Amino acid sequence: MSVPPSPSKDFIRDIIDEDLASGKHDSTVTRFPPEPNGYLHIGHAKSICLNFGIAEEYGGRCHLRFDDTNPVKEDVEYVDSIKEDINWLGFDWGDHIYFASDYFEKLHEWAVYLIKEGKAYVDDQNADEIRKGRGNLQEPGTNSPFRDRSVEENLALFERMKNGEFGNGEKVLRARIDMAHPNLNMRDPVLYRILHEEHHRTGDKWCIYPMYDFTHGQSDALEFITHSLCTLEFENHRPLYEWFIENLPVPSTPRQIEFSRLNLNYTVMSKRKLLQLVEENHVSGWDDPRMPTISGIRRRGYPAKAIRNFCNTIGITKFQSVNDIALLENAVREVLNKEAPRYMAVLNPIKVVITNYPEGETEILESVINPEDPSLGNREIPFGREIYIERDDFMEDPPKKFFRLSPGVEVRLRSAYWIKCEEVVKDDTGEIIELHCTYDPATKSGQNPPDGRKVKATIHWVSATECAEAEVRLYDRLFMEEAPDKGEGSFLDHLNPDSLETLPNAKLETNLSGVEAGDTVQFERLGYFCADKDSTSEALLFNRTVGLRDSWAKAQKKG
RNA sequence: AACCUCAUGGUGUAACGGUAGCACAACAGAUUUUGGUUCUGUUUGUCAAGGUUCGAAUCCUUGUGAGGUUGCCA
Repeated sequence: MSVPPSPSKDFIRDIIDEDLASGKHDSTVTRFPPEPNGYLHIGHAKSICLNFGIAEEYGGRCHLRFDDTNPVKEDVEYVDSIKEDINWLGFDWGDHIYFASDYFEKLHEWAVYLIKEGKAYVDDQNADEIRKGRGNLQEPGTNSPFRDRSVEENLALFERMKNGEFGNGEKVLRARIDMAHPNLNMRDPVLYRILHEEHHRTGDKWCIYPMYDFTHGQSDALEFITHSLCTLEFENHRPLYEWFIENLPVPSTPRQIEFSRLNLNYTVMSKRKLLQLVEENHVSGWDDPRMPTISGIRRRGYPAKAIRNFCNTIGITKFQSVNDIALLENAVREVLNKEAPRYMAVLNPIKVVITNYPEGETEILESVINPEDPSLGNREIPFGREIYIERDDFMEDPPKKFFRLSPGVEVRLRSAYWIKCEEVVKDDTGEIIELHCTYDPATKSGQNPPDGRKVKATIHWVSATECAEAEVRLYDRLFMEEAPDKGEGSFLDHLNPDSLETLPNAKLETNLSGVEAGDTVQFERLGYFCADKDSTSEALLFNRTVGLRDSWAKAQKKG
């Protein structure tokens, strides 16, 4: 068992420690600031675990704040799913849920303040002209011809913008900073743009909306956020973030700190690409179990605890790393091994007739629910003359290292008896349709035979007369390339055609019919499986969460 | 030859001028009614070159490589 996955110190927590020690702050307030324009994914989970995790560790608090400054893209539908996902991950914002749109009034007031200070002006240039005036990475920008309007004129114009007297894009409010600044974000950034658009919370109250840069830091300050943690792409925005904090009468001075976003191999994370997967039907939806979305992961059966453990193991740095998906899967197995009750299921059944077992007779055998937690006790499994075993567990002509059933060979049936294969029954095409075996009554439930015989393997089975039918979906990684969005061509070129395999004919231990949607269990020797939300008692449906470690499969691959 | 940032085994992450450690992966073995779990062991690393220092992954200089930035997106 690896170290307890409590988060280790990182450079951000070091900064917080210093700020607390120096008396700069006496408590810690963080925030998670999603834009309600899409579904959360595992990358957001990293940020959520960081921000809410710090709040828990330091006895501070973490605000949930929706960064809803662009009504064209945003919708309440996303607000709800984001809240659900955060809750599912196990975090609670208490009363501290906020919306940037709640600050529109204050933000407008501060825009007027900047105008009065001579630090903002209304620009009549269109988007194209502004772009040209900004210069580029090598050359400085040039001042807008409207840069030196009087305070009165700016005030009047901005008021008219707010009153809806202009069309979209006709005018913007810009900060008056420095058109030659080496950081492009400081070259008179746009503060407000005109958008005659209904906002999901403020309705038609506003037709001018503040930009991200003019909103985020001030929202932080209004909420007395101490440490505003964001990803690396905002690094270049920090001087502007600080400029607003310095030049506006804000009630507190938050500090922006950037860290590297989560990257996972064999997957894509950008909202745009995830949307494309959904819209072009490469997956069944946002919550397709192959998607790296929180809802997809949940449907796949990954426990929230495993996600949190994973996030605590990967660390927080400024280095743009790519994490191995194996680490995530390890976290999932670690939790599920401890928590998932065990059952038997046969995915590709082949019938076995135990010829020396009395016809018409059945008996009840016991098996442990979870060997990791014996206090859970046992379950009862019916056994009889006809059973199903896994097709993969029989080979007519086995290689040397194959320990399972083959002609003349004896194996143990888990929690039942030893059986020996006596006869292989085939149809006209040569397909094996049935195995005839004999069993040894002296080997019941783990007993060893008195003559000292040994058996090399234990295989799983299900009673053929008393079992449940189910469809089982086997998921594999969605992409075959480690970095699907690198290199030429579309990331879609690297889609794994075998990422979903459907097995319609699985046979389950009857105890499984009581499992509820969302429950994750272990199918012994196969892996962890989660009852899908569409599963009903009439039509059971299971998703494979993750397979067990399989050293046999690994050995085979090596040849 | 713009500005900002980053660089430690295969992957990720520690070490805050003083023995380069941990997790995952890989490999080998032990245990095991799951080829699971658990346990033990092994392999592999400070981007390069200079400098400061008794001592450098750590500080300084230069170079190399990678990423971000030219939305009225966030």
